[in-house]
Amino acid sequence: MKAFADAVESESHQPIAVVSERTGLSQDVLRAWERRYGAVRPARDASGQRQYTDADIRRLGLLHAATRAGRSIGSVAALPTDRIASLVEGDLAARERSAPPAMESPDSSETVDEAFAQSRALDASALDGTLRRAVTALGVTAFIETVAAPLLRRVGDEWHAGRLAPPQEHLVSSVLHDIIVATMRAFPQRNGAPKVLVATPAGDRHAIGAALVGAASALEGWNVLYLGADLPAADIADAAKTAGVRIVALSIVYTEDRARVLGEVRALRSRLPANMVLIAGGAGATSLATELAAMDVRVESSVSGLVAELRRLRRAG
Amino acid sequence: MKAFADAVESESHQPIAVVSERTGLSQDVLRAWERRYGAVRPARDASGQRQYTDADIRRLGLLHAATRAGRSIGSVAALPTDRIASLVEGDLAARERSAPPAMESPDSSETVDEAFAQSRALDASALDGTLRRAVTALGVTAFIETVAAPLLRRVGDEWHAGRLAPPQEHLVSSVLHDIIVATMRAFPQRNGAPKVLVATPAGDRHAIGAALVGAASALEGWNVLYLGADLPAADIADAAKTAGVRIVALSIVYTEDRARVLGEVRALRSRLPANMVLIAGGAGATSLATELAAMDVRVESSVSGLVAELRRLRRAG
DNA sequence: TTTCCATTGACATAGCTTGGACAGATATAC
DNA sequence: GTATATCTGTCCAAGCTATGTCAATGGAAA
Repeated sequence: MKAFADAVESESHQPIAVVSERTGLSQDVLRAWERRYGAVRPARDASGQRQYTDADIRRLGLLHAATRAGRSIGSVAALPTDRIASLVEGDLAARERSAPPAMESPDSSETVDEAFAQSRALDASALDGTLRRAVTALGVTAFIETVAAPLLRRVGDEWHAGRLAPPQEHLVSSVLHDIIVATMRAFPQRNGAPKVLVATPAGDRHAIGAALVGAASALEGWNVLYLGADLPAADIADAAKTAGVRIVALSIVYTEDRARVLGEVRALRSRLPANMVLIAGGAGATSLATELAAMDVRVESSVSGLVAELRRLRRAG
Repeated sequence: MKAFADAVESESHQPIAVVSERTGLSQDVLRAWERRYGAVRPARDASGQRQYTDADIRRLGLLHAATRAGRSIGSVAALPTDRIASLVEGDLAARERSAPPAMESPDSSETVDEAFAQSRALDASALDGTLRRAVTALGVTAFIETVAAPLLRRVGDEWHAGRLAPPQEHLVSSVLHDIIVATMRAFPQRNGAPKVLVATPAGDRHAIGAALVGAASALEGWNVLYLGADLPAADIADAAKTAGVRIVALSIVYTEDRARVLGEVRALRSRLPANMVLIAGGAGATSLATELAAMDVRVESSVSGLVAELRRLRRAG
């Protein structure tokens, strides 16, 4: 059964738009590489459109990586795929060797250590000070990636391992949440900017994901209507319509009760105008990806993916 | 109750309006897909109206997701539903793989362009918003290096070239100064941290350099006593002694009247305790480097050099 | 009547393909 | 060093198909 599925899958052909999306190469480049260097030879369908195989896509991805590493396409396009793979591997290894220092600003890991110690000691005001200083010093993006996310992960790990009590976990969430929300609100609202509503559906009380999304959106230049966690679909829909937002972004972390979450999202979707975009993100959204996609909800697994989607939507007008 | 609802739900046949609502596909598209590709074959009621099952709806939703991902409806409409589901799943997963390195912070050069245009138009509040957003997004360090410095340089150049009037130049300095000072003050003071006094000597009204130094010091973990520009030596000395600072940092930009500046610094040095460190930075300080060094004043040409010196002093205890 | 829906045919445009051209970067020759 | 040639990503025009949308007409039910 599995073998059969694989065989079918390996014969599946992807249109050029999908290949472009997956490889990050423009359609022009895909055609130019084929025409000039015969980089790949996709089959054609009845009307002459290219049908790329998964092997083609992999090969193109490798070629892309090789060119990013500084090689000219002309010099690698004709090589067999496994040769390209080993070249790319070598390039990556070389970069590892030359780049490793510098990158991690020593401040971040120290900050995480410090914040963690303060959480353990339940020293709320010190924790607050540490994190506020970090967000001002690093900026939102770097703060989220190098401080907030690692800290949350660490707290989560320690909590699961039973080395951290609920009060500590709760303190971190709450302080972090307040800081991120404050940061988000510090962004001046722009008059012309489109609006996005950010919330967490009823049944999910993890507000931090929503706050992160809100901050990232504000960073992208959107006017953010942040409603927090655990909100019934009807309320979200009303708020969205009243405020006239263009997008509703949901953060879904909690999925123990999948049916309930799906029900809430479906209810929300049906109450929103069809042209209003609904995006879901977070660990929970990922595990429900197919179901959500089938009800016209866009799914983004990471904050950065969501930001990219926002940028796309904004550009699309 | 729940079971009953489910039973009704699963046997229920939805009219086209509901399906359109749930899938986000227009009624025209629903009919066209059925007519042209046989995407679904809904049963009909007595009067010929379509009766979609939940399976139909799910299938249509998946088809919609597939087309959003760049596939043509013609190429997927005939596939069995689970094949479509796996295609969609693959598309979602692929997007994820290509996204992670994203979350680029907004391009700094764009921000500089925008800020420059707003300065030219003397739009103070817009300029303020742009810069505040940038400082929150990038963090102090990156803001200074990639936005504040380039903007000041550009304004200076244009001003020298006669393409910018004094009001514009003044607006930029003033807005930038206020933002940097506000950022500096936003740093929570630490109890144990050593203090540094930051000011500009009498005769030099360029406060921005001092503000930058103050912000950089706060970032380094110092408690900053920021006094601003154009301060007589006696006042600085009094403040330094009253507050018990360990270091006095001067920003010197203006050097047309070299003798006066040197006199001020000499007066300050003589009023300060010998063990209190006096550091001077800025373009003016560099051009007076020899004289300043001769009177036991340390000279740092750049903000980063000054930061390094602060770190050294702090470590030295 | 009004509203929702079905059918049919037509239409506009979005997306793909081919072939060609162009400009900036890079390499090579002088 | 300069000048010339090549490489390579991007863009354009024209033709074609696939596809979303619209208009007109008519039936059935509230």
